[in-house]
Amino acid sequence: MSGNDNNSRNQGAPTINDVAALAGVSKKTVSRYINNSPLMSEATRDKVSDAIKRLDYVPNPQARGLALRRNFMVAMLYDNPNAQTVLNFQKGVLSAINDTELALVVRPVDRTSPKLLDEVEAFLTKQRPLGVLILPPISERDDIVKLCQRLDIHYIRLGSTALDEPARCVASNDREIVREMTAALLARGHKQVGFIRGPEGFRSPVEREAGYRDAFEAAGLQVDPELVVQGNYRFDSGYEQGLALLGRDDRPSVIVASNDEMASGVLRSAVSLGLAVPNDVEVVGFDDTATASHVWPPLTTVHWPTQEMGRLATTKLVPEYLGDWAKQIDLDQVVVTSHIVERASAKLG
Amino acid sequence: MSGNDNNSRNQGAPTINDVAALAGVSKKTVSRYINNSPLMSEATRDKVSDAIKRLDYVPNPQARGLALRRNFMVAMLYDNPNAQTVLNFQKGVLSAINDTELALVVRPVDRTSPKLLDEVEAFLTKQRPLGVLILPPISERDDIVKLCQRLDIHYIRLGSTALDEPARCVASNDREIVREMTAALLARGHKQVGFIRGPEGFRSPVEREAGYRDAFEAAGLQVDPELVVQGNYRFDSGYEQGLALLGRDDRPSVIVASNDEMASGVLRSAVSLGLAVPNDVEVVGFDDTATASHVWPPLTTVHWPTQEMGRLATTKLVPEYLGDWAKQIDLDQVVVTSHIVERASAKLG
DNA sequence: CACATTATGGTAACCGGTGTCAAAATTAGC
DNA sequence: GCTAATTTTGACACCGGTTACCATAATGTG
Repeated sequence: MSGNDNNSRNQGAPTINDVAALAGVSKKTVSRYINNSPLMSEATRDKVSDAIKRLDYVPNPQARGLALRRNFMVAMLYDNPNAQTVLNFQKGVLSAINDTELALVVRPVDRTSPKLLDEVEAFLTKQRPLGVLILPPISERDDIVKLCQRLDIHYIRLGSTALDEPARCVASNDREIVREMTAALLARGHKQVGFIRGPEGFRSPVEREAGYRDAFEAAGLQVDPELVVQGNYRFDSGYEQGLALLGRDDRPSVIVASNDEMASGVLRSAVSLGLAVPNDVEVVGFDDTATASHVWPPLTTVHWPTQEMGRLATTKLVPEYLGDWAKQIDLDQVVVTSHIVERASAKLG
Repeated sequence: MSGNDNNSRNQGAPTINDVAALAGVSKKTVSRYINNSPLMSEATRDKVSDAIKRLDYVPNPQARGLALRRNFMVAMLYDNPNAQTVLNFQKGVLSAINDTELALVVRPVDRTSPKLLDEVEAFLTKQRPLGVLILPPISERDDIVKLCQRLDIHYIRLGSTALDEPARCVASNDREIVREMTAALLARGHKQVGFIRGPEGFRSPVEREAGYRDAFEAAGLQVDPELVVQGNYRFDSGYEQGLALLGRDDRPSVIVASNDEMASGVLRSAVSLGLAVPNDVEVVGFDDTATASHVWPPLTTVHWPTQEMGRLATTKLVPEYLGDWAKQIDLDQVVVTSHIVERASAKLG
């Protein structure tokens, strides 16, 4: 046939021209097949399909992207709060774009860098991804979101509460679930319930604290302001505040930490003070990262549904590129619900 | 000028044509500037540079990639052993490709999936990255490497020991450093040194165990086979084997675990048995992940230089795309050296 | 000052796909 | 059986860059 000798060099992957030549049709027809256009006859469809199989042809996403003025990548922007959490979000994202032509490009940033915004802009203008998933806590930064809007790049903000209009965000129900957990503790008769906040300047600590306060209000009780202390989500702050709270004469009978790392710090502080968990004091955390089950005693905590959030966020970001399953998803759903995991560090039931 | 009315639509980013028009030169000249070709006069260089600045022009990597038959992405292939570790490797990679036109695409895989090889092939043929960084432990799989070779895709294997020719791999000195640590323990007079292996079928556990045995041999001592037990790198196995080892009448005075997770498990088993660390028994780990400093007592461990490995691997993979610093790096260097971190769980000095 | 050489810039074709639109092939209508 | 309506297909220009090759301007030489 005339097709074969037309193949310039057979080094490199076969192109649409090779397929067209082998199938005896024009490249446009092959293109139609790739984009499964309905306007082709069964006969040609088969011819093309055959040629593609014979050549192991895979369309070049760069060329497609250029022609369609699109870049088949989804970007994930994050500041590194916790490796486990980031990877869980990532896992959710990947579960969604698996079996698609999309690639996941990761871009960690440093929240404290003064050039942060410039770096993000450079990244976005260079890569021009289909969209950006902005992970907490930087999802709260309006300057980054404004930047996306200015650059006309799709984005989804993930967070502990709705950070944007429903189509543009995914949230967990932190406030609600902390309220529930605290309520359970109060219901078990705890009078002194300590609380360790997360760092200032972010929403998730605010939400979690609000949940704690909600429970007190619902029970008609007063929060003792001395038992609410400030941490920064890191282990050390949990340790220090644990020492402070548990060193009091009227020490709390249970401490609610805003995340597992701080809860682990509290556990260690209990050891330092010679207190046994959960007998002398109970501890609960938040996140349900691997740490939660690896400390002693394993933490009663809230399972933060990061993976599900990553998946839903991706579905909202690029539904048209995903499999058929994506069509079943309600894109107006914002909240992914957490659940409580009871382990040895505190009794809730 | 004739340049301006030529701008079809100014929606979308400016293109090389816009720059050429504004600078009053041909697009070829702009292209020369971008690829900083030496054959242009200072005058034109300035004109072009000016126009680029005025338009905020950023070359389109897709178009460049298409013309150059290249895809400006680096892929990272990994099976998820430990989130912290993966993210550390990732961080090293990103530190290298920062400020370049390269993007990092991540692709986790499931070691146990029977379709693993097909999935990887689909990924590589679709994305056609510049190269792949293969993280441990799947870096040990020859079938994946063969696949890369067949597809003619550059790769670098990272691991606990050299897994390939020097230009194609980066390694840490696990054996050496475990030997060193074990030797230090023996030197302090420990007679019963327990060892918990990692899972079978991988190199890193073998290397680490070899280091343990090397130390005994160097000291002219016999390894007690009963004190060498099998774990699987996960917390639970550390706990179980810790119970077994520490439950013996002649229990070891120190336990060397092949990673921090298992070492944490051992710590917990000590708690269960009412033994104090480091007074009744000492424990050392390997990896120096966040866990190591968050358990009680914090672990004496080996800092596994994952970040440095990621950076070096990237430098070897795509030196020509990196900054000038990359030219100073010795691309034949294979080993990145670890170091010991002494914390409270065991004394070495 | 004419001519050979070098520096510089422009033109056209191409990378591997896409959209537009008109031509060819099929089907339908009478 | 022939024309009209409808499908199916292909030619061509284009996406935003690249290289190969050629044309021109600037410089050096006899």
